[in-house]
Amino acid sequence: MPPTIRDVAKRLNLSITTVSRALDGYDDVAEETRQRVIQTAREMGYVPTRAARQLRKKRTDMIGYIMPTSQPRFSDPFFSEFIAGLGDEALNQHFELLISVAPPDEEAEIKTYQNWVFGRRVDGLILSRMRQQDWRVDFLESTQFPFTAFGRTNSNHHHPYIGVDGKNGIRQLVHHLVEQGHQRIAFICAPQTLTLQKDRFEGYLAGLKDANLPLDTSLLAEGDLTRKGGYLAALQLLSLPQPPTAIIGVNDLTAIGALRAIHEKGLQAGKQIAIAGFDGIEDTEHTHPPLTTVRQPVYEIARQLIRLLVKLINGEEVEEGPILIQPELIIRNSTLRE
Amino acid sequence: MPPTIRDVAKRLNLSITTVSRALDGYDDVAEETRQRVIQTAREMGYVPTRAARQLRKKRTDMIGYIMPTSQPRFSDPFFSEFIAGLGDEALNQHFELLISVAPPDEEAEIKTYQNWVFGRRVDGLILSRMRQQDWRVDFLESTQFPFTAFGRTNSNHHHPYIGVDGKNGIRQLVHHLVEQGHQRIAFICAPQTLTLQKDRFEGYLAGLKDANLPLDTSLLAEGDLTRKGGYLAALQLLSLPQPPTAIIGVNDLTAIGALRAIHEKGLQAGKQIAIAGFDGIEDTEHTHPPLTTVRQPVYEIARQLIRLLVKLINGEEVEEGPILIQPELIIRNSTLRE
DNA sequence: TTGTAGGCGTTATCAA
DNA sequence: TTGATAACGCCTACAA
Repeated sequence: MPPTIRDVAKRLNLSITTVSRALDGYDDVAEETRQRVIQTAREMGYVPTRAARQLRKKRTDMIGYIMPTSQPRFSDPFFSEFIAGLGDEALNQHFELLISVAPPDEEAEIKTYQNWVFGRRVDGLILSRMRQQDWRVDFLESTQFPFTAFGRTNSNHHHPYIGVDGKNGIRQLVHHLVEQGHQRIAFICAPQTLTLQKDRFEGYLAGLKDANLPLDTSLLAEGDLTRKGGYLAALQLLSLPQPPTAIIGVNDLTAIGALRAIHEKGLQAGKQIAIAGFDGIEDTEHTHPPLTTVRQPVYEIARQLIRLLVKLINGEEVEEGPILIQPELIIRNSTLRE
Repeated sequence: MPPTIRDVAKRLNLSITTVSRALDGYDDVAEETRQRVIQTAREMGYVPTRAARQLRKKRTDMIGYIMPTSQPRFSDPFFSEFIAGLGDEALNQHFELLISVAPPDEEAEIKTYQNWVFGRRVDGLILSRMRQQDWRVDFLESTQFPFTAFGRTNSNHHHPYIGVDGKNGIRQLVHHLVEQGHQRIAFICAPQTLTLQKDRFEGYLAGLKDANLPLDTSLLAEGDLTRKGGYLAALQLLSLPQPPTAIIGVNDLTAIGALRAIHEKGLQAGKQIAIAGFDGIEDTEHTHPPLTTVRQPVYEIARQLIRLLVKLINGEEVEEGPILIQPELIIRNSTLRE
């Protein structure tokens, strides 16, 4: 059994009060006493029991993140970068990160959120992959639970979030493709419930409009943000009677999947057909050919989300208004004819 | 403020005892009472506070894993697969997984382990990347703290671990390379402190011996289990006066890094120089050319480690003796001349 | 079948 | 500057 604060106090012939205060750095304890306490505490290997402290202080010093997928997708570069950012900054702020996994909008997801909030598992939550109608926001606001989100919902909440201007990003991408001479530009979508889909699709529409191109709904396909989804959607697009000359994937993984379909069809990406994604994950540098993408600084955003959340948890003032970040168009060979 | 068990009891005009027992499924509570309790508990959104329960039961229902790296390396396929396995099986066993990160053998690592053990953060720990002299094992054994390990240490402990026969795996790989006509087979090592390095290197030596090949120490290079380390080590090997005709990476990432060096030198992997790794991560299927490797079932091992650990935590009997798994040699084009 | 009461290990209030 | 004591919310002998 590890020693408790009682054991330390007994050894020193002090009260547990004094030990506690000495260790927590209060200034109403004699310096000499403090040194003795710290010394023996270290010797005895005393570490305060987290559960007891949590119970008393009503704080867990933990931040929660529930991955909106059905399986742990740590190998998905988006999530791995996002979580690395969350974890790093959480540590900076003296918090730990608790991670779980739940499929979006299903019973299990609701259960997990309820358990964490009502069971006081964490002091605050990070949300991502926001849905247009997002029950998580409703729930957390109704319980007054601290959270920050990567992306926004459609409702008229004004929850704190950090957003990326996906509309503008894709719009610029379309401009670039048009400049390259493309007229038949396909778009592989994400599930329609997601805000990122709405934003980026609006950018697609706006880009077409800017170029006076009509919307051809046969050039729309639905993916699921995974490589496989992109692959299947691209296969479908490429077997059209009049296939597209350019394909936009709603994210990089989708585009990478589409790239595979392009290869399998014996087409040369870049020269014969353009392909581009969104996110700016590292993999896009190493594909054949390297992939044009719209880069958003996921790691840095994750860290900002934590910093913002910690302020909320501590009840500090937070500057009003959401933060909107402009993504950066990165042009590579996958959209260049030569 | 979320409701406590008191609130529920008050609402029902019952004692908190009865509420607690009804919710925990004891059979000494009237069925009708139980139903009423469950009903109102749900209505009120009551969830037991974890900290209180933990304090009382002296259990956290959490399992800890401290990644032995200086940064979160979720994108490293080895870790992502390992953690996915840990997380999935932990959930099955009604545990949560707490993850942190610390650089091996440094002060911060020691601190983290001590905090988790003495602060009773978790009920048990998973170790990986075992060192030959591993203070973690000494520490956990001396405190009688439950843990299971992926790999073994050199010392004469008999802690519970699951091992993979790396020696035999590499030995077979060497045989295969010799069959392909190679005489100058290089080996890119991991840090010497790691048990996996010792095992696999022994396999290398044994393989050479089987073929009556001498050990040429100029064909040994040191990596750090990363792509970059493998890349740098391979560059060095390839600029030797008498370069190797085959290179073994101590793990797949090392081999993938080496593959890049091979490409940069204008060599054809497979045809002109053989290259192979160890682990069997998915990436090896998608390299150019696909990479020969020695596959170990990381995901399944992770799950077994959790199952074993849960038994230890519950004080159940555990079959004596470590578990040794035979890896599987997977031959692909990177070691085939045609 | 239900209720009373004690304590898990801390921190915080108040008195000495 | 230090100490006694009361919670924090829950589980669990033990009593009723």
